[in-house]
Amino acid sequence: MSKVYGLVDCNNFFVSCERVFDPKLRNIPTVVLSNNDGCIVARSQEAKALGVKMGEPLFKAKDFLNKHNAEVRSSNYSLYADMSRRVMSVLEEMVPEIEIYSIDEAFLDLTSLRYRDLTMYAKQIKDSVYRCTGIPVSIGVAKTKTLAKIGNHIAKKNLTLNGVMDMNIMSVKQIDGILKNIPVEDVWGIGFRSYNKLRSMGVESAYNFKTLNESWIRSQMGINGWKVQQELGNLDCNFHHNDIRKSLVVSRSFSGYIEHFNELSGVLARFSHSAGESLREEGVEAKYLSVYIRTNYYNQNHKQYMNSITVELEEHTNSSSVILAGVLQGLKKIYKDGFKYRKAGISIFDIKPEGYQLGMFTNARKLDPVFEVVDSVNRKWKGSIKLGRELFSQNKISAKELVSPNYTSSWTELLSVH
DNA sequence: TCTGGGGTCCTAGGACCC
DNA sequence: TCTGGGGTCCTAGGACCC
Repeated sequence: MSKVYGLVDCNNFFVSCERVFDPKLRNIPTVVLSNNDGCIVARSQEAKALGVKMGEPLFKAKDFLNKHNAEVRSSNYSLYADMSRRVMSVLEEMVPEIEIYSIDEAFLDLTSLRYRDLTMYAKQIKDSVYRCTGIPVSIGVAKTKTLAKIGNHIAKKNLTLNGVMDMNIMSVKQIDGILKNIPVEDVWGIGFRSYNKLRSMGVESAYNFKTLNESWIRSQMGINGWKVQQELGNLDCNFHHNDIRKSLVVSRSFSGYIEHFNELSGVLARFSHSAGESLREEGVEAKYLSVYIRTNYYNQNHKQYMNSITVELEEHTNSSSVILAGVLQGLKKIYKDGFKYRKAGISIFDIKPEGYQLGMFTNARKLDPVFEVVDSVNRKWKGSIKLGRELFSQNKISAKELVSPNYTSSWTELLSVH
């Protein structure tokens, strides 16, 4: 039996979160910045209309934004994560199964509700999310995820649709009519490289792509290109399905340069602590990690160096200090004096549920009482307990000047009403 | 040393996504 | 001067084996 998917996507999510708590941003062009206030990563509709580009560095856009009286905010990820949880829990209440795809997107499995008027029901879902969280969303409904994404795209652009586009009730002919008006580069899964190839062959619309020779696609764009084509033809490949997490990355650019081992190790200690925290929160542990460091590749005058290394830990763990020990072991091997380091990161993989590999001589789940305490204290008073080495980091990460308060996740920053 | 096909495993890098 | 961070999956090619 064929499935029916809904794709819920929050409109301009980070900006919408800021607007929930600061209504004066409504109707004003607003952008949200990346870490270190480097790039623009979210734009309100008004900012998009002005031509502000995704990923544009702030220093290039600053004058333009000032001229148009745009509002600028640093990113506040704990606020966005919290708002995301609220949106997802509303969805969970209204649909038997949801698959969270990213911080601002989720697939709904609407198969068991297919005898209802799904256009109507999707509108109810949209309204409930807005009523309960203040976040506007759009919903695309279709028999494949790729088409649901296209439906979502149309629902966002065409205001007369009231935020919902239902392609499940359409015939193949009607769908083809729509695909003829979708530029091929707007199709989910067709990126920059493929687009260049396709354009040079005269493929311009999603419909052109759908009718392209299958074996050419298979050889030039691999299995995923083929799946995109199938899904445009209403054949479900359950594409973009992700179940449990396979890796975890913590990385940052610095607000200045780091030129000494100790300071770099301090930054990596902060990353190790944060990675351990995430693993413990999710009840998982990992056995491998890799460390990487790099200089600033935008600055041609600096000597360039980058390197990374993978380290195997003795056993699966989620202890921040064991992770840090592994990270330092790796860092010692790749660190070189005489460079201006700009960015570093760690990634953790081979992730398994906690206690998955109980040693032959252990008969209970390993608990690290130290980190249980550390976590519970830090949940209340954010960042108050650190690993010793974190003190070497000298605040070279996360320089945020324009950040909004943690309205929902910190008792001291609750919204006050006068 | 050459001849030759066939298989697995691993890794780096490519491509794409939000 | 100032240029994000966090993910997944696939593929080609090398190393090694029979």
